[in-house]
Amino acid sequence: MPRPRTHDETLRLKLLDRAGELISADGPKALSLRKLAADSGTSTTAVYSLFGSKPDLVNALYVEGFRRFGARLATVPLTGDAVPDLVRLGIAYRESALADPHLYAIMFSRSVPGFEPNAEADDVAQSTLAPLTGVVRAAVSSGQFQDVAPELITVSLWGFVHGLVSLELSGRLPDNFSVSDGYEKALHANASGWLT
Amino acid sequence: MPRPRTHDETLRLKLLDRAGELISADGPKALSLRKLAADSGTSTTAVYSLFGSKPDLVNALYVEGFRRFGARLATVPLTGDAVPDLVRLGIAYRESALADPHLYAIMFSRSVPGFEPNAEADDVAQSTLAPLTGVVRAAVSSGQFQDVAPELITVSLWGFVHGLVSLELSGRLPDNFSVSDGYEKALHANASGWLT
DNA sequence: TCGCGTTTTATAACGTTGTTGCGTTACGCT
DNA sequence: AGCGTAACGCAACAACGTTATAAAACGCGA
Repeated sequence: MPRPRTHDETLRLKLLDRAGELISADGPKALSLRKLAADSGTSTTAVYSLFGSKPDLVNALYVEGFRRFGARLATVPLTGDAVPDLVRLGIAYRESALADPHLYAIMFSRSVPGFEPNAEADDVAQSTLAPLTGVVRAAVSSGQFQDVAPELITVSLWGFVHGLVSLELSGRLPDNFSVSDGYEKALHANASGWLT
Repeated sequence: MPRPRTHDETLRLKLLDRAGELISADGPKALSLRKLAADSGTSTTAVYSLFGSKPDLVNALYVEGFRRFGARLATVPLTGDAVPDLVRLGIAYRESALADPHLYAIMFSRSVPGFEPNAEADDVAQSTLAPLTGVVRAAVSSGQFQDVAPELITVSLWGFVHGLVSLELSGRLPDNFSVSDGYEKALHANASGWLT
């Protein structure tokens, strides 16, 4: 007997898509529920019935960002030789971040006030790094890398690429400095530091 | 002949101080000009006559953050032995960030929407890293480090510590992982990767 | 076929934000 | 003493996220 619902899965995807576009076009500040609803031909109520709140909408974007990230990292071909494999993963990581910088900002930079990723979202984030952890674990147990906790190596390498990408995206690097020029060499030096 | 001004340097410092406290207490979201003015016993106009806008006020905090950062890094005693020196600088960097995480978020994490550091602010940011660039340059020219562009090494090391600290502060690291345990070892591995 | 009940949705109201114009305030000079 | 002038507090404005309210749109029983 009720009224037929238009706040369905289709609209949910449309809103997510449009939200991503708004953010990519004019930054996270430009994402307003009123604009989003008007652009999508609905009302602000849709966001609340489909997501719960604005932070919850952003959380969905966060998850989507990590999903794309993980998909890209998973396609990197691995040879079993740790250092070049890690270099390739690092390059793919940077490419992913540069492909959608505003999404990367949501993932790592708290660019939307009031948004904190929930537990489910954090799990997705962890699983994204599976290829990296795999390579490191194998390199430690095969003796290529020093016998330290693999988590330490993983986090160090992740921190390194994230830090560089983060500095690059925030424009905080020296003006004359080109990341692409030395990135591979730096990756190599970084991974080599863990060799036996 | 005019009315005597109360929006003076004293009030400017008071506002900066209070703004830092508000942010440190409840995060960047909690910084509202009305609260800030009320807490400081003045009106919102003060912020506009002293800073220009809210982003400009945050810019002043940004500069202040880098100033404290630079002061702390400058006190690190250097021995001339590159790797241990860089480890010490890295430890001081993390300590500075952990000492005032919300200020660090302003410096690197765009936590206040609409704020972009201006040119003068970026200069301050660059000069903060002077001790780091000094050590790296000396290590390259003395032959301790590989003969690559010192900027590359500097940015790599900076990216590494920034990345780790950033991940730690955003709570994105695995729950069981303790940064303090392996941080020094990771710093060492990272710097060693550039040895000849 | 006509209304009633139920669920869903759009609209409008609320409180708060950054910002700006306006009127008052408070002094020095004539 | 009173006027000119600069500075300041207050209030209005537009926009935001959120919530309460009322209209809308269907199936079902009469």
